[in-house]
Parts: sequence; C-alpha cells; structure tokens
Amino acid sequence: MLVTQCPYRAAMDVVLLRWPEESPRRTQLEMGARPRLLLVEPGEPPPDCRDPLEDWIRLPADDQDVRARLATLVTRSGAERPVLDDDGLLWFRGAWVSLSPVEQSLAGPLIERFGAVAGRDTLRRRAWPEGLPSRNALDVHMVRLRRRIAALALEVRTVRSRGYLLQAVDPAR
Amino acid sequence: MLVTQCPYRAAMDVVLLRWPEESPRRTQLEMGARPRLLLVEPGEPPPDCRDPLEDWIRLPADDQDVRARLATLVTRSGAERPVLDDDGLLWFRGAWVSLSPVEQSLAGPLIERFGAVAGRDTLRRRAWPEGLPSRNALDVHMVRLRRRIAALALEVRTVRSRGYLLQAVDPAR
DNA sequence: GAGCATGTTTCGGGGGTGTGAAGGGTCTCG
DNA sequence: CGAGACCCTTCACACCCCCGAAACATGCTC
Repeated sequence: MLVTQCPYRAAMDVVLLRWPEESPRRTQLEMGARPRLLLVEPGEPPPDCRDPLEDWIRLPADDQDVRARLATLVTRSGAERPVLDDDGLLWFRGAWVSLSPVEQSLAGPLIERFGAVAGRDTLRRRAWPEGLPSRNALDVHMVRLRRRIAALALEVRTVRSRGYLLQAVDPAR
Repeated sequence: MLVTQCPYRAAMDVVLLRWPEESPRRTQLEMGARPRLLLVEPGEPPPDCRDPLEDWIRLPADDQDVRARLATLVTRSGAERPVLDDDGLLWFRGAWVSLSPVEQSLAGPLIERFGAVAGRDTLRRRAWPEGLPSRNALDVHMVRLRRRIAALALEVRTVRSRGYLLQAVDPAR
C-alpha cells in the first residue's frame, strides 16, 4: 500500500519565534525554506527580512494583525513553484540550475503538475515525439534530472507504474 | 580621469499610502509593480498582501519599524544592478573596475539582462558587428572579463550552448 | 621600453546524449 | 514459499561538441 498523502499541496506551517532571543533558530529555518514570523520584543530593533518567506511583527500586537501576517506567509509558501524560463534555467526559491534540452522537455510536464504525478507516457512523448531512442532512455535522463535539481532542494519521486512526481524536499527530513 | 560621483542606481521609491482610504491607488501601484507600504489606520483590519512588493504597518508605529519595512521593500524591488558609466568604469556596490573597450561591449548586454542569460550571438554582434575575428575570441575575452569583475563580487556563469549570465557572487557559497 | 588591449593557436576538460548491462525491489503466479 | 516477470535505478562507456585557459604574437600608447 502506498503512503496516503494529501493530494494537493498543503501550505507549510508558519513557525513563530521570538526576536532576538531565538535568532539561531531563524537561520536554521531559513536554510530549510520554512516560513516564519518573528515576534519582536518591545524596544528591540526589528530584523532585516530579505526572504519573502519571513516576516516580523512588533509586540505587543493585535491578534488580527498576527493572523493577517501568518495568512500572507501561508499564501506565499503554498504558491511557490519552480519556473522554467526561456533560457533553459530552472528557478526555485531564488536559485537556478541550467537544464539540458532533454531535461527541459521532461521538466515541463513535471512542473505543470507540480506536486502531482506526471505519467511516463506523457514524459516520453514530450521529450521524444518521434519515439523513444532506447528502452531506458527516460529512466537515465530522469536520474540526471534528479541529480541536478537536488541543488534546488527539489526531488522527483517515483510512483511505481504510474509516473513521476516533482516536489520540494521536505526540510523536516 | 575624475570620478565625480558614484552612479548608484536609484532604488525605486517606495510609496506610502493610507489604508483603507487610498485603496484605489494601491491597485494602480500594483499594476505598475511599484513597491508600497500601507499605513493601516487604528482599528481597521489589515490588508491582504500577496505581493512581495507590498507591506503594511499598523499606526501608530515606531519610526524604526517603518524604516525597517521600507528598507525591506527597497531591497526586494531594487535588485541592485551593476552600472557601466561613460568612462568605461563598471560600478557595483560602491566599488569599480575599469573595462577595456571590448569588455565594455560585452558587459553591456550582460548588464541589461542582469540575472538572465545573454546569448552568445548577441554578445558577438555587439562586440564585433563586422564579424568575429577568430573562433574563440569571445571565450577569451569572457575569461578576461571574468577575472576583472571578480574584484566586484560579480561573476559570469556559462549556460552551455546558450550564453552567459551575469550575477552577484552568492555569499553563501 | 613598459604596460595594456587585442587577436590567434592549441590543448584539454567536461557537458549532452545514447546505449548496454547489472542489480534491487515488488508483485504475481504456480 | 520460491521463481520469475516487471519496473525502475544506477553505472560505465562512447561519441561529439562546447567552452576554458594558458601561452604567444602584435600593435598601440604613455
């Protein structure tokens, strides 16, 4: 039996932490691309937030204000998808890798169905409309694509006898 | 040669507007991709900000808090770019190096497309409209340009069979 | 002459793609 | 329970082409 998972992309939970007390944890969360809201102690200078997945609010704060900022972070974290630009660069969270022509063809359907399964047939037809060159060409190119996108914290997971699924690497793991 | 001033690219101004009074203007600014900070009147519910170029703050607010949010928006909007001045000096983050004529021609397209790929053909035509002197003249000059701009923490990255991409060196690496 | 800008040659590294082969994991059928 | 079929992963290799970089040559300017 397969692991039953939420079939749509669940927005990631926002982590609340105190500023500046918990600053080490902030760095750690940034590495994992986890959305976070810094609660700034009265009198302390506010942090320098460059990451769109980070926000802060001055204490004491309105409850509705905190909720509004949390909602924004949830929206932003759930909306982020990889993008393949016209120059063959795959962008994700501000970083990029360059893809070879075949890899671009494969990445297309995977990105369109980001978080859901793209069938092997779909991928085959997109990369080789004239027919597959050899029996395992798709598999080999998938290995190569996997290795590349690992640098962006993306992964391709196999769904046996169905196809492949592109998703962000779970930072908790 | 006299350098009179640093030609910093003016960071795009952040527009301050009152919320919810000036809500029509907000839409207008969003269309124009202008960064903006909404000043939320006491008691009013905060806006739903999805755009990374938008932020809000509850009134009354600390002066340092407003400045911090403005600074964040400036950073996000004014992705700072290198500038090539009329004297052949390439400026970036307050420092400069001087470029030879050919290097200036090459730097032009790279700066215009800062962060994206500039095609080899584009670069060739810009530097040698009459035709490339030899097979790998472009490569050689690119090596020389690379060496120079390294002092500014800039780098040219190759995108194989497509062209070159100019970007700031990632300090995390 | 010293130093710089530019062009040219040459060697070598490494990417992009296809192919064969070995091997592991899972399911099914006897 | 074991054998085999099926699906997928991974490695190693071959081939071609793109590009990097050093070294050298030439001409120009101060």
